[in-house]
Amino acid sequence: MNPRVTILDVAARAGVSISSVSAALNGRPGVSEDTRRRIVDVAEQLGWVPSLRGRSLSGQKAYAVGLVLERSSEVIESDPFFAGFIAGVESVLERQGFALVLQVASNRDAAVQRYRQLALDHRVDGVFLTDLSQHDARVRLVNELGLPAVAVNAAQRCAVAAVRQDHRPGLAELMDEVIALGHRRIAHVAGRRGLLHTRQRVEVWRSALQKAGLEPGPLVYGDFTVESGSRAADDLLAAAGDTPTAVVCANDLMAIGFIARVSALGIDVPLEMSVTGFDGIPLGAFVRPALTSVATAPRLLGDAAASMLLAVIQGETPSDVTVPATRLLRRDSLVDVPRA
Amino acid sequence: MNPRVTILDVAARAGVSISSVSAALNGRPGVSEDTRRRIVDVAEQLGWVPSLRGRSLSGQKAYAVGLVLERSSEVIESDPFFAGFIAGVESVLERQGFALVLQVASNRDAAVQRYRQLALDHRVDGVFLTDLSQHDARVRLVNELGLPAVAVNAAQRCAVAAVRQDHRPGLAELMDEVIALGHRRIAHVAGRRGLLHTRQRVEVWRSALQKAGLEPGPLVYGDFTVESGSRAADDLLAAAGDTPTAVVCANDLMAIGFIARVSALGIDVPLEMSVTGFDGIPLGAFVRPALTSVATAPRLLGDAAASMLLAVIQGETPSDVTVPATRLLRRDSLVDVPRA
DNA sequence: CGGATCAACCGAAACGTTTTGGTTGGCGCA
DNA sequence: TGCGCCAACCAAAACGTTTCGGTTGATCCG
Repeated sequence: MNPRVTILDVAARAGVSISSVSAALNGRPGVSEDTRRRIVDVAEQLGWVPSLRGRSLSGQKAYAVGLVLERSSEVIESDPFFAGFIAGVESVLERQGFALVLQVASNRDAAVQRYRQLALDHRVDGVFLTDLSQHDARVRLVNELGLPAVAVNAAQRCAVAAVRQDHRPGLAELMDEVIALGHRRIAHVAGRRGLLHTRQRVEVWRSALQKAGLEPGPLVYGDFTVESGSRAADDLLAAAGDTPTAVVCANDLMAIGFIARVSALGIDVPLEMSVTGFDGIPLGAFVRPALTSVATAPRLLGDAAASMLLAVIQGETPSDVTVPATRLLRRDSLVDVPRA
Repeated sequence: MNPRVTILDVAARAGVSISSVSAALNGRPGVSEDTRRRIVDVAEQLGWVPSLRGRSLSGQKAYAVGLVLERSSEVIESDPFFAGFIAGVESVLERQGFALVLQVASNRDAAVQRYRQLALDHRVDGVFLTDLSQHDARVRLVNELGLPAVAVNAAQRCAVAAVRQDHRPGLAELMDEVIALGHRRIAHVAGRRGLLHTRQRVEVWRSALQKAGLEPGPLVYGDFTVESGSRAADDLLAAAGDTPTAVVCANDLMAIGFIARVSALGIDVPLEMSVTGFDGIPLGAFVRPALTSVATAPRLLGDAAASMLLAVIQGETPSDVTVPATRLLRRDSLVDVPRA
């Protein structure tokens, strides 16, 4: 690699000062149209690209944003959300010359620590916060540090800008369908306890039942993994009272785990028990029975989140955004109530 | 945020020059033990953290490495490899104060472009190259630029340092098992054409058959997606000749798609046809029939790749590494050959 | 005692931008 | 003509490190 061509080279070659070059290439005023064109030409000819490092040091910006994946690596492996989300984020960042710094943490404390480190190093100009729980330590952290942040899918308003996909209409629609099919004992396999996310879905489930004048069915908690779905099946069947005829799971993975377990115990899905998922993972169409679920669009969410974060970084205070709603995927795992 | 505490503050407070502070904190010689301790104390007391930006500009290093995911976002969503790989990479980088810059590209050309941009910006000190194909443009790119790189799971030696997980023994073991169960017509659903990865598996499949004195069965190509597995089923059944009794797929997703399709066509898996996968994704245990597969350990691979890349960045030229072999997962989708 | 050697330390340059606070010279206007 | 104004441009500082080349003063040796 030959020695880097710097702004000085461009300035010398164009016969102007470096300040003019800087102004010209950043579209700032103070350069005549003639000179600007000449400078741009020379820069192009010399193949000059502004040094990110010089620029960062001078401008106090990192030109990067951070995302900490807080998942056990096993959950990440099958989680359909992040890949799409990241793809969306990336497509926006790229256009602005920003990069995405990704970190992985296995638990909440570790994640907070990673965010702190990112901020401390000034490695990023802003961060995404996912899986917000109540009184989240990260919200305080970013506020203390004045670090631009965007909350992704936080269920309720919090002290940072937020972008969300409203899962409630989708789940409500699903619940209506389940009820319309004649089910009366409808259980819920919820996500990790304490996540706003989780609470919200529980509420939709409960209020749909209430609206229909039904008793709230059994409620068990999992943690979004396939295994926890299996465990939930055991918990549910062990619980006192009548076995539910329909089970609404908070995500597809748990639904798959649930179905595997009850099938192994000799219960036929969907003939004896309907089971639904949530997320609409591609695989859902290929398990048997094909999973009735609700499609989400993580990519759109990533798109919106990135645009918003860049806005926050530029000092704006955008209002919260809700991206287009989710869509019901009618497949085979939900049928009408079995005739007793 | 109060004005940043810099190396000058530390130097002033400790009554030394900034060069001594720098030397002291980086463990370079030229400072007495007494002074070093005093400097460290002061730094800690003042809460000084070296500025990544200053350091980057001065040291010509970015303290970051890059990874470009080259997948359609739909494939990424269900690909079990990257999450584990990234977790492994991250755990190593973190300890060294490095960060991972992640980008997403939907095709090969876009990916090359992203790598070029990363290098041009000097945004990273090195990159990972995954899914190497023959005469890969990226290999030339990194060599031209002198950009440190590590090839991940490249099937054959190439001009950059490589870390790999040898899938051959695992697949060979699986093939032996299939043959031992009495199958004689054994098909292969391969991955994307042209990937070294793909070729290698085809070869293992072919040579195992040859060793056993069997005709090579039908071979169809997919692209690692669930859908392509389904299509492969159609292709395979449409092909002339006897229907195979066992089908060895190059990954779990295609196996799942394959099973779904042939089941829909009324063929019972595994009673009428055995199907195997590769990767050992967690979900594999929860589909029906539970998928016989070969477990890989992407996390270990990430670990090794990151260590190696850091070594290359430091100017070493490490020799290639092969991480521990894969493990056969005996489950339900492979049984002995059906009695005709 | 005089010089060489060495550890400890320091000052200044270098990295490549952006930005601030000038300094020009041309022009309009009274 | 003299004044003020403005566009165009420039020099220098600032960002926060690392590193290079010196300068001390003490120690060692003949």
